[in-house]
Amino acid sequence: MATIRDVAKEAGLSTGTVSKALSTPEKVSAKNRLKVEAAIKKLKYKPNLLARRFRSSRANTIVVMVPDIANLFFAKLISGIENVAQQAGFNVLLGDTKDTFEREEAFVRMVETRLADGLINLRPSRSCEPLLAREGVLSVTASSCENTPGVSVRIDNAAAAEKAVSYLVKLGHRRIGLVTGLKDNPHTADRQKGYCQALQAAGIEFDPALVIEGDFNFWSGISAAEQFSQLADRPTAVFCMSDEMAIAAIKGFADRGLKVPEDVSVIGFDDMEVARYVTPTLTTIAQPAEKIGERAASLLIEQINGHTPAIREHVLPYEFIIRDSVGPVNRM
Amino acid sequence: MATIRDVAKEAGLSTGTVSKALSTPEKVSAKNRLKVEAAIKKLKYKPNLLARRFRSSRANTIVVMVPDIANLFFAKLISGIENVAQQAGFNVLLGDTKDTFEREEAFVRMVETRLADGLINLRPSRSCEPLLAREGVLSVTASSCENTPGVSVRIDNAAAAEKAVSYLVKLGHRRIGLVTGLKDNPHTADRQKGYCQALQAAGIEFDPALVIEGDFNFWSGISAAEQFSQLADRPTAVFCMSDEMAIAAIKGFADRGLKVPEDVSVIGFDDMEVARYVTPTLTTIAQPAEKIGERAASLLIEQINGHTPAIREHVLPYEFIIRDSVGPVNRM
DNA sequence: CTGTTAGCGCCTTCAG
DNA sequence: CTGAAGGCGCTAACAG
Repeated sequence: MATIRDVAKEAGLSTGTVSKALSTPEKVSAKNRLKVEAAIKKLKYKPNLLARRFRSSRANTIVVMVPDIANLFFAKLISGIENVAQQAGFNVLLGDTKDTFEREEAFVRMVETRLADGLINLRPSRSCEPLLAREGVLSVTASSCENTPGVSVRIDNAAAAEKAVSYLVKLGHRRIGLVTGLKDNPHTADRQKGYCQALQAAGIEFDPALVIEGDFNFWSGISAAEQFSQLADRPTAVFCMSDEMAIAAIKGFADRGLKVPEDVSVIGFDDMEVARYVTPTLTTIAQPAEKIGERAASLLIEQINGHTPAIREHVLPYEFIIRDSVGPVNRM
Repeated sequence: MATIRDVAKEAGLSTGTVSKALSTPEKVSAKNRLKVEAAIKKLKYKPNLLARRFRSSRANTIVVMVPDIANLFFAKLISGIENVAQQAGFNVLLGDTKDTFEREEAFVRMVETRLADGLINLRPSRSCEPLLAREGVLSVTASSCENTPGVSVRIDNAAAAEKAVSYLVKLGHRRIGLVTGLKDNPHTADRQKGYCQALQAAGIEFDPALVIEGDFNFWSGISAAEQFSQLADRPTAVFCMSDEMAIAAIKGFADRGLKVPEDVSVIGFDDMEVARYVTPTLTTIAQPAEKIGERAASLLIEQINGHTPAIREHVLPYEFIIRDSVGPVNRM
């Protein structure tokens, strides 16, 4: 591997001049610039960026900590992060934590050991809060929830949920089921709050029998639909905290002979690609995943460059997308 | 930031001894080891891994070049890569190329500039072959196709397609439609070969009218179904080269009043999560995505460690998954 | 504009 | 087992 010294020797110049020719060519005479270029080509010189980083003590890298990379929502978010990072000359190091504390810590340590300049956390969780609070670790939490400490980017989960449920109310529904995410997931709390607010605004009493705890995934949606079907006074509409559960619920209802939206309406959350593919197409809430990623990356890079963001909590607009899985109430 | 020198001073030892205490503690006297540990704790010393990498001229990093990160198949593959990389002490740098040559080159350059030790390519394409062939760039192609140069990992696409089509033949189908991927995608060729082989084995003549070019994505599946529906002698079964197109085709047929599998059978390819969610559930071919990723990572790390893999072309087993979207032929 | 020099933090000789 | 010294490749500071 040719080094800058080899190039200098070949060009008959000093390493300092070659270095300058690379970083600020305009400050080197045209003649010498050409000599350097020729030498570089001849020796196939490639600067050792590992050395450069070491010297500048800047990794030019940000770590993205993601609970599960095989999740479309996170994938889009990451895509947004990449857009901005690339632009700013940063590499993106992907950290799939698989939900283990051990791995979360390993990634935080990468920042502490200077392998990365900062970190974007894609999962607000109690467990990693102390990690992110470690001094010298710059971080941004993306897709956060209310009261996330530090700099964060999110949508207003409560308002989004309220909007969805209000829409059901407007169509005449009064028995509205809720399928939540995992109880200890912070998004669950925010969205449930919105659900309750919508009911209250409509003067509908909260009925615990209509709330079923899920885990955001397919089977819990199926199971919720089964439970709802067996209820004497079953709901005419169901709000699910994820598209995956919503799609599963539609299937679950179908298995019990209930048609969506004729017999029961269903709303999801996330607007995953699939939401457009299923029959009926799914009414849902779209999070601007890519935009959230972009904003998070900007905020992190801003911090890396020594600026403290003026606003700590960034709330981006969500979108309520009406498709075919919701209809007016239509009870016997 | 405390350096190893600060620790040495604090402990009243030399940097060399501290260094040894970190890498090979057993070669340092117990007394001094304790001194070092105390100093580290007191100063909150964290080794500068940037410096370590520079010195060892090993980035301990592999780049994964992916055409589109918002694709479940790739996500799973990456997950497999991460498993192995993490284990071996390597970081995974994600490179979403967004299908541009410019970005592909940027990632290859990372290896040349020593920011990464090697590269895993998740998309076999003519365009990047010369890039990967650059000397000094170690690479593995994952999810490759026949005749991919260099070290590669894949399933036998032709055999998988043949298996799927033979299955349709066995159920009495003789007019079997094919929805391909993009013409210049190498997987398309392999899978079409399998389709033709199956027809030939059954003595069915190849009919170009039954082959429609798609692009692996949703809309091309819809459009293919429409075209098939209008055929005077429409196919009784359709093999699609991706699940997404297959699911779309089912929807497209439904829109034309054709039921799956009663009126027409449909098979997909990939076994994406969705395949289990749609109605009817989708018969398809599963690629061992995670395993492919793991194998690719192992092969790359093997090369980084200076060993040349004995086998260059690794073909992993696929799985044919029978669900509800295929039935026996049932023609008027 | 160019050359010289020093040093980033670490590890690995090589003596002692 | 420990200490001293050198150098990885690069850039920045300073002198010419």
